[in-house]
Amino acid sequence: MTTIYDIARRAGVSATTVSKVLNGYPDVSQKTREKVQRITRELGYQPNAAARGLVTRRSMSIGVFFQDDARMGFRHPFLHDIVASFQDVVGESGYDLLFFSRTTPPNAPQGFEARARHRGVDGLFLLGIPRTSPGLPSLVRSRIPVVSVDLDLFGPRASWLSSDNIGGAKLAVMHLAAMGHTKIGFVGDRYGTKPGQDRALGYHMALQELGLAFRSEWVAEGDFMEESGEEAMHRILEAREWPTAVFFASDMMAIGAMKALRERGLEPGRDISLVGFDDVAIARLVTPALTTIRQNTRAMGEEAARELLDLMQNPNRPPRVITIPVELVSRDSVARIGG
Amino acid sequence: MTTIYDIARRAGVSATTVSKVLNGYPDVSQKTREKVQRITRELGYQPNAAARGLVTRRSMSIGVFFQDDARMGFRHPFLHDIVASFQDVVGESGYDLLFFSRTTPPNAPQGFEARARHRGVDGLFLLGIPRTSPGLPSLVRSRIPVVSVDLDLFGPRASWLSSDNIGGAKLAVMHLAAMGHTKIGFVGDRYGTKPGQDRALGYHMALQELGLAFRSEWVAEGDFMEESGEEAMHRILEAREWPTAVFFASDMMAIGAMKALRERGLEPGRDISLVGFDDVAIARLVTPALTTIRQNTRAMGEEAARELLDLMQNPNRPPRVITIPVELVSRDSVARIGG
DNA sequence: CCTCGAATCGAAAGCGTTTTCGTCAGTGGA
DNA sequence: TCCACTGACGAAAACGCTTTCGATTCGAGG
Repeated sequence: MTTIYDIARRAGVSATTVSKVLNGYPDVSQKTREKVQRITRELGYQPNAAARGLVTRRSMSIGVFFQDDARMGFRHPFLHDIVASFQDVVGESGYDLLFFSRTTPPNAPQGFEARARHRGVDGLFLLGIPRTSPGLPSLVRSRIPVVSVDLDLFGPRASWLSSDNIGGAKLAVMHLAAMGHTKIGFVGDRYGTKPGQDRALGYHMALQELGLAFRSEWVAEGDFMEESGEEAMHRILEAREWPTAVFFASDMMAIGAMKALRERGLEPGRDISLVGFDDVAIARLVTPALTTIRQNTRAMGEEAARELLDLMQNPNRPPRVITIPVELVSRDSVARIGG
Repeated sequence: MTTIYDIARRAGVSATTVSKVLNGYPDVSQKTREKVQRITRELGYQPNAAARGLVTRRSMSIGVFFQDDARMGFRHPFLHDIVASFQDVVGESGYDLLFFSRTTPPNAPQGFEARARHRGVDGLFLLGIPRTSPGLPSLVRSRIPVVSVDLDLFGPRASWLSSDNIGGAKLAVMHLAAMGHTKIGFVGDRYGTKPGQDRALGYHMALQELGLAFRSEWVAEGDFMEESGEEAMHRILEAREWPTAVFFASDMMAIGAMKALRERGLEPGRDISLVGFDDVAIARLVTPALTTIRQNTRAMGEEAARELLDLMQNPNRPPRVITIPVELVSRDSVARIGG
């Protein structure tokens, strides 16, 4: 490995001067600057990030805790899209992403904070982390800048971000109402995630605003995945009177529900209308193509990145909670009924 | 931040001794060992990875170059699954994953090798990287241990791994033949990826072994994505005589082809049989459920991880090329015909 | 000719570890 | 009593870089 000393020797200057050239300090003459740059290039020199990090106390890397257990299922690609656009933004500022492994050796540091400190990451990005994770309280109390998605974090340097879940849920219900539906069911989330709660809240608010009846037989809970949507639909169909439409807190549950309907000889999108949430890639490929609330994953990743960069740069900037707008994507799974 | 000197002072020993305790050296008495360990715990000490990396010349991190351009489309989750199981294995050995950003600031190091050196990663994992990437030749010539998937790499410390694409393609064709098909088309890959080439090869070999006719009107090319499958199918349907079955180099192209068939009033899986490749999550959800060749993503990730760990540990171990078995998943998109 | 400021450079300390090698006390054997 | 050896520990160098601050030179202004 070539070091700045190698360059210094070849250029007939001190290592200090080389370092100054490499870091754009002004107190270097044009001539030596160019000479050092030339030699740097010739030698294919790469600065050693560890050495630099040791003295600057910055690693130019952002730690990512990404949990995509089975439970997440098809949210999988959803979170990956967010990370991708997040990375595109922070990459432009020179950051790479350090993904912490879920598995660790027995003696290794444990917990968000300890692992972040160990690696010396400059900031943290959290996705798919359950609200009940044990390491969370101590993390948010620390001075490490952190941004999370779909996880409500409260600490001096912890911002969080999610889609407008309440607004999205209202949008879904409003759309159904506009299509003539008055009996509208809901399949929510059994784990008490923040988005799940908000979507349930939006559902209730919309019903209230519209003056529509709330019937507990028409609501059920799942885990965001296909099978649970199927079960939930079956449960709702046990009610004496059926809803004419059901809003699901995730696309995959809506898709599972389609299967349940067909098993009962019902045609999804005609006999019972369905609206999902997320707009996963398959939503437009299933039959009938699923009407859903699209989350803007690109905007989420980019906003999260900008927020974290800002948090890292200004030690005293207070954290924020960021909401990303959603939009209704109308396809074939909602029938117009009545008048 | 607490350092080993803080611990040393509190324990009344030298930093050397603390370091020895932390690294399990034998020449420390039981008494001082326990004392140091206790204080380490009390102070919530975390070793500084940069400082340690500086002297040990190891970072305990593995660099990942992951390219998932639009072209990859639905292979997306496929590659992510591989990374996930890869990470689970290397995580147990204490490694975290450093994902290099696609975007970089203008003055930053460029190319696989330079960026790997800069970060001091202990090894490299490559996914979704095109064979024509400019940095590849210099990378494989370097002494950096690297493992890639679906990319044929040749260098002193470069192993690569892929599914048994040839065998899988043969499997698909054999299955069709067993179901009575003799007129079998193929939709391959236009970009000359290694897997695409191998699947084409397997297709040809199987035809030959079975003594079936090869008709160039029955083969077309796409880019692994849905739309291209649709177009390819249309092109094949322009032949005067139609094949009774088509084998696609990816599930998504097969799914696109379903749309093409329906546009012509044909029923996929009955009028024309389809076999895909990959077994992406949607394959079982489309109608008709897609018969396909399943790639074992878990095995791919785990094998890749073991190979890389081994390569990193033994500087003189020659590289390998690893093939992961595939399996046929028979669903509803292949009709039995003839006798 | 003297002084002063600007421009340019380098010495040295420091970042937090690991690791080599030496020191020293104690122990057992001759 | 002496010697060799073992066990326990620490001094110091090294890893590759950044940054402060002082030194030196040079030209301009007085």
